[in-house]
Amino acid sequence: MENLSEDIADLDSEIDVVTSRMLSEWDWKAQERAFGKKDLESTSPESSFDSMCSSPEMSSRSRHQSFGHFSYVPGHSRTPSATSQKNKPKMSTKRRMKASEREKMRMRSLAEALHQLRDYLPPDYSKRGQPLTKIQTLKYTIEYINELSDMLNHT
DNA sequence: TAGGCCATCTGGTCCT
DNA sequence: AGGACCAGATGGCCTA
Repeated sequence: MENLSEDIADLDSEIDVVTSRMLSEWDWKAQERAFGKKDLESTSPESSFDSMCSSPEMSSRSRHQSFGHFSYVPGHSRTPSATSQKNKPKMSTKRRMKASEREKMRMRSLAEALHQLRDYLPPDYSKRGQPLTKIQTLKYTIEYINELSDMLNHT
């Protein structure tokens, strides 16, 4: 029981380390471990060709509906009025692709951090032996930390 | 087959 | 100007 506070401190610092590491650097080796070669290929800088295949010009245009001369990206309900959009110059294709790559990396590091966080939860949390979803991971983590805090407070 | 989860793309907004 | 973050949409995969 006395180890509890150490455990919490450990967990805390580990989470810190993990998140800061994931956010500050992009370790391709780790990526290979986490996502496998196929994904890696698709994320290496040169392979931004993959993202090209899945990028605005190549795939997204085919994946998302394309209506004639303009590309309709459904669901941009937040898009302001047509007038205000007219005033705003569109991002260049090159810049858009770069932004997409960054966003992809960002979301992957987030997913990786969640995977690692999942490892700190006791196995009881994953019922039926299925891996926890992202949301479950976050919710159970909160639950777990609360439990640990309660235990600490009652010692 | 429907529904859940996930990865990805994208435009908007805020910040440096 | 460009990067980071956010939220909506879409399509693929998987499971009940």
